[in-house]
Amino acid sequence: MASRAKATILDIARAAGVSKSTVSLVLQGSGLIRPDTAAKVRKAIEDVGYVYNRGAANLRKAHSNVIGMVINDLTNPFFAELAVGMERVFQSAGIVPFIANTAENPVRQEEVLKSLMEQGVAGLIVSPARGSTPDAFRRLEAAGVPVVFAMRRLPESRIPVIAPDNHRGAFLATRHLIGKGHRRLAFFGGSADLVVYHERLGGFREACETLGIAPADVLVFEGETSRKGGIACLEAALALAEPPTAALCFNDAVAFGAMLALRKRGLEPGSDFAVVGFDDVVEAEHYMPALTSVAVDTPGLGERAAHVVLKMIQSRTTRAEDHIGAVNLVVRESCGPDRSQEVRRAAMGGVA
Amino acid sequence: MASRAKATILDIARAAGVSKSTVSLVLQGSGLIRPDTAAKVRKAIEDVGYVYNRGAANLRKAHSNVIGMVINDLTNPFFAELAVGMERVFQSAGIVPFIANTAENPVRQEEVLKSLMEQGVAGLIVSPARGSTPDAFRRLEAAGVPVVFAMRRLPESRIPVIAPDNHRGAFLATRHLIGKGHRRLAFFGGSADLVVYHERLGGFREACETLGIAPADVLVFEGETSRKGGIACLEAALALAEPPTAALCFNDAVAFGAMLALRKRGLEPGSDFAVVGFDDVVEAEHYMPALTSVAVDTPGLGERAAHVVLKMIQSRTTRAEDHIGAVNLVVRESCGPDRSQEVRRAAMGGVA
DNA sequence: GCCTATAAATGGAACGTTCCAATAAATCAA
DNA sequence: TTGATTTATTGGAACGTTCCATTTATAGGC
Repeated sequence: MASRAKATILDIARAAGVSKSTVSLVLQGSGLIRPDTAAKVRKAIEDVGYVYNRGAANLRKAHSNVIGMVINDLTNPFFAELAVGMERVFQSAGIVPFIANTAENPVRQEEVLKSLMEQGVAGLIVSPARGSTPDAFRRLEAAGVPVVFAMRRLPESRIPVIAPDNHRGAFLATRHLIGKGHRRLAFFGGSADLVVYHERLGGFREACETLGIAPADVLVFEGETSRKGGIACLEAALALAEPPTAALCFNDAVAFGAMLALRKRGLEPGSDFAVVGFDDVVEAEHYMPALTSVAVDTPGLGERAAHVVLKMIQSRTTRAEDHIGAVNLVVRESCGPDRSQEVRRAAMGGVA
Repeated sequence: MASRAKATILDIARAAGVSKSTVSLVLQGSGLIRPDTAAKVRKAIEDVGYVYNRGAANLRKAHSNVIGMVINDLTNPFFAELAVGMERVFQSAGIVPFIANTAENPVRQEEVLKSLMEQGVAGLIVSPARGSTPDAFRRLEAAGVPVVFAMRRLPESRIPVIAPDNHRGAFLATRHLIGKGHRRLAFFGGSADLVVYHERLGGFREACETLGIAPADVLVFEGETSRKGGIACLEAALALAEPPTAALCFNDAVAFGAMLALRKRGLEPGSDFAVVGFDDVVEAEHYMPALTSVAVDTPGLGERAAHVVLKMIQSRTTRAEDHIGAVNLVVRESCGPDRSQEVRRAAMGGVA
């Protein structure tokens, strides 16, 4: 109800006693119109309850100010943190980004991208769904829409990437475990269809190799990148005749799963089996025991991605430099028998 | 680069040797055109790399198929779960919803709503930011845009609400605590500017009253609805000369905070102090100890909200019935000294 | 006062679709 | 064959903006 025919620019022109062009100018904040005329127009807008039709405007302008964020898994707090970082910069640029979730499903991703294109997005930040191919983004490139990948990259794609230094992060974490005296190490979770997996696994392997772990003592367990996957990996590892004593996990969710499974078997994460996570989500420091993890500054990467896409839009290009973010290992309580070296962050700090 | 002038319906008409009207019909899947003509057109679309301009279409149609989900805090897994439920039904309806985050900020919410309206949304699901007034939604109503509130309601607004039975949930939880022998009870977190707060607190109070707790023994601590808030509430409570022995928390985040603070003081949640949460997010069962919480079927409520808004759009109305979802208490390990009655859900079940 | 320069406001065409009314083509009845 | 009916296709006028080229008002200089 009350759905009277929507007011247009013409209605408010009539109400204010000016021409539609004048109204349009006012709407765009042009300095060309006299302040009192502008005021008159603005009042009419208010009175009539006019709402701007961006679709009509874009028809003429061919440059919308819509930016889309395509996220592969919104329920993973890690990606929610990423989204929050991006929003921060978009908000201060006065633009409202639209978030869409692909739920790690390439088919859904295709739908989402199509819909966003039809909507005429000016630019896109995408954390691609697992198993998506460069093909899915061909269309975007053809249309000249600026796209940046966040956190994940695709094999052989020319789209710029904003991601942490996965290789180095994994290397640091592994070196730490070895430094604690562990000699038989596992890598938990992830699967080969993710480029990130190879990067992290690569860092793990390099550390093992250069620091003198025998090839037979480096164990790799693929699995889901979730708590569930972590549980499964741990079970598999402990079923071995000669189980590992420490694990680097693909991400924090996997690490949480592994710790859970340890507890269920009556083992204490940290002293009985060392666990290191990756990403350092806010829960990591609140877990029991607090999780040692590779911090990647997720919101910071989100901000960076937002800046890059903004700049790409502005300079009408579809290319940009990759950005590899610095990482650092945050040592807490979940690894190594040596409990004297605990590092604690203030318990109040983690509520974003 | 490659940003050649975008192909329009006319270009593909030319390429296929038909009229633009025919192309339009094909695009809409009209059965009026001969199958071989349609095929010809579709091929041209593919060849040219045409992308549909929904803005232009909406100009004519005045009925977009865009639905917006306005969420007050995306980093709270609870709301992410809600969003996931909604997405499920939208996906099967073939529509891509756009999510926008207000970060619990009424000003940002205003921007978001404005932007969504300008985009010509067909309908909206909103979990309003704390402290937002019905005024913020007046404009939507005037424009005849169907809106439903999810999880939260506004005082004196005629917009339909999909929410759990907060009063009953709080009542059940409180009764459980009293049944465990607790005689001095606290309510932790939340603040009076949230209708939900009054509902939950109301249930708590009613249970205390009808089950014979002396008014002097019911303690209320307002606070942030986050882990941080829970920590603060617990500190305040234990600072009392005669502290409570159990607390019902506004939500699970507050409960996690409270448990954290207990641990930090060397107290064991469950045996030394009983804690009950609200919402039953997936982490609740994975916490140490597993959190007793009021389950509200968040994704289910999301689905329901999506269905309602879809029906409203279809029947061109802006009114609908409220829906109050059933709740039930999931008893785990975080409350009462009686540890023999643990209820455990399968550890594998929680990964959405 | 007149001419010029500047400032402010305006009409009209275009943007890419949809949809109605109209035409063209195919089918059928006689 | 012709006319009537059905089936496919099409031109043209909208939809609500923007922006260019104009027009009109205002001010300055002499």
